[in-house]
Amino acid sequence: MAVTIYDVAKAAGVGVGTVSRVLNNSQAVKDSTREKVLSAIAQLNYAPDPIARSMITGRTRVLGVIIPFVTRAFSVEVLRGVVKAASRFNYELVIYNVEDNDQRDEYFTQVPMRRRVDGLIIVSLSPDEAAASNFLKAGLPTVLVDAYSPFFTSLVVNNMEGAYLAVKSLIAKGHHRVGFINGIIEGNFKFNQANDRLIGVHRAFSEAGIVYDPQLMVTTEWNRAGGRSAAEQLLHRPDPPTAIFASSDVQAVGVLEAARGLNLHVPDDLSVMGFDGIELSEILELSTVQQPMQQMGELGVAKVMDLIENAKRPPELVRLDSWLVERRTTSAARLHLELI
Amino acid sequence: MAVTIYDVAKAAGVGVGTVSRVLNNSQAVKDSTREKVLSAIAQLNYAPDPIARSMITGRTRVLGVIIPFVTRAFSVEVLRGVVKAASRFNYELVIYNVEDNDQRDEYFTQVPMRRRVDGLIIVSLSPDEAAASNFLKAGLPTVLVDAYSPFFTSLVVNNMEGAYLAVKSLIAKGHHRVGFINGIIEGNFKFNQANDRLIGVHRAFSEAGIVYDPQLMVTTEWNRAGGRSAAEQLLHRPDPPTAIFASSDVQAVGVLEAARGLNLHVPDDLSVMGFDGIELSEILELSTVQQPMQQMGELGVAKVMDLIENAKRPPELVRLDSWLVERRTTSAARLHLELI
DNA sequence: CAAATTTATGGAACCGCTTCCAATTATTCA
DNA sequence: TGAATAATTGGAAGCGGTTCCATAAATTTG
Repeated sequence: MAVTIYDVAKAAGVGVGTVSRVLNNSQAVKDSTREKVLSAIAQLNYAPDPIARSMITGRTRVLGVIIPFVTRAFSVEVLRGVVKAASRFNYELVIYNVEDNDQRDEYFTQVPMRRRVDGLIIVSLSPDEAAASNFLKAGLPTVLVDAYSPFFTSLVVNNMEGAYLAVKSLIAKGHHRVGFINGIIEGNFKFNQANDRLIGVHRAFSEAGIVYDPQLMVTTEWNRAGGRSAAEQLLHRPDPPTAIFASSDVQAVGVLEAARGLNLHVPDDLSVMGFDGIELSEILELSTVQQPMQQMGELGVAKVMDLIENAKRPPELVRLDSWLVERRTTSAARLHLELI
Repeated sequence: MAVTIYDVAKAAGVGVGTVSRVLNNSQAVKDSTREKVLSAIAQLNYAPDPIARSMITGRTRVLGVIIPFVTRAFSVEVLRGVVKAASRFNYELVIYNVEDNDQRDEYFTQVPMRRRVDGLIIVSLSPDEAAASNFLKAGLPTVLVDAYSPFFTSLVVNNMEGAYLAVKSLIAKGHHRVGFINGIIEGNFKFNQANDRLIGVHRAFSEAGIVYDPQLMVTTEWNRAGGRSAAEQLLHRPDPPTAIFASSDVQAVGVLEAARGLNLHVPDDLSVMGFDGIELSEILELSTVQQPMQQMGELGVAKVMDLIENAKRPPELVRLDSWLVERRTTSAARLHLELI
């Protein structure tokens, strides 16, 4: 039915080997022959079948992305970077969307067993040792973005530093009781975003000589509802915080909603700081810790492409900077003004 | 290197045909034999190579999505639905992100020539007749979402009705000068979102017996900056509108920004209505015309799967309803109050 | 119990390409 | 000009499965 390399060979009056050679512009093919083949290809409107090609070369020119796409705004931004970069490399992209742990585990065991993709980018998820060894054994080039594993090149944002900067600025504004809404830790306990941010929070306080009240931290879902309920919990305490630092912008939006519900004015009654720097934060003029999300995606692709070209490269830990973007949801603490 | 069906056959002491049979649980295989094969598979941790499978079956179990993903919030929502549904059908998903017309045309000509995907979903883009015939000739099951072509099953929202409802409600609130920010028409001129919405706007006005001032319509990019500059243009007129209806929520956010810049209070000085109903509209409490975006994505997958199963089905035009969601950015017109 | 069926099974052929080797043709060199 | 060398080229083998056909094993049946 479809036109194959044999049809082209026949039409051009050459052997299939020759056609293949011009297709891959490999070795020397006499110019006159090349012309004949090229015109036969044009005539027949032939395109080589990528499946048959992969069959023999072992390459698919496809990159996989395992990502909690549906559930996180952050993922979308990273994916934007990945998508852009992949097309620059002329690679196709297949998405493995993770909605729950079962799905994650399924992908972690299945993907490396099939040779569907030449390389893999895993976003915001850390394979445990067993899963890691699957990828390693399969020799599948893998890069982690917003996640860490000693077995793979990992691109992480400096979460500790980001949280530190955020809280430090809040303290500088006179906020001595800062609520911290942390995200639920999934997977790898040794190295994760939530832990690191907590450490940053503590560092800022201890540096300021303030003992941090552990009651001021609430761990919750990474979403709006989580942020909202955590904020409500925090704000209903007898001694509520004057500022709340949330682990994601989306949670911070929940905080904003909670504040509105309690008739608290932001930032006069309550300062709110987010984390991520998704587009929404700009629109809402939310102060936040900005992560270079698209860049992380693009760099992830670049790293995995490099791994594909150069099979053996030791895993590498790349730390990207995050930075503070102060907008309209943070201001000096009331208390502070009163003291002056 | 990797374990093949031959290894399994040898280990189980059977022929490859038999292994293939149990893999595809086709025909009858004696239970005892099946057991042997299954245990050999488990032993060797064998998984059939999907590439080799596709080679012979012609099926890839992959769906393609051609979508302006990076550039539109709307696309992300549709994609969410697509991603969910695809995984329900146990299909992989490859994304062809379209950033400009060249890229679109490249995908339109290239994708059907390769048999990488079993089916295709095209979002917010209408292939012209030449492109359509490529898909048709290749026999590639194709479904359009938020786009229309007589050659393919198309899922569209009732844009005319949505715009009509929106403007009608604005008129009912006493807004007789309603600015309309339209999106740039790309591709198919006979049937497109922008045109339909304009018709809806006109219908609402003529029904109210008001002659619509064509100066009140501005066509611009589908993004925030476009909405903002269009709104500024509209609001700087000698007789500015008291309400603005934008063709996308993102544009509406631009309108909100413009209003803020001009110190206009929304909704007291200016009512703003968007279109789409992306999550952002809920957060900003933006009144909007809600489209069932995820549902469109899911239905798109269902339709294309159906096409894959049943090769010959005539193209079908499915119209989904959109509905008005009134939130805080729309209210009665000042003028109206004064008249009372 | 042998013949006729029915059920299981082995394995060659093939999917459309790349690759490698041997054969052919063109070039260079003495 | 003929041998040696280099540049081209044809085409078989093989990638890892599925499928189909022929054969073998198990069941039925008279």
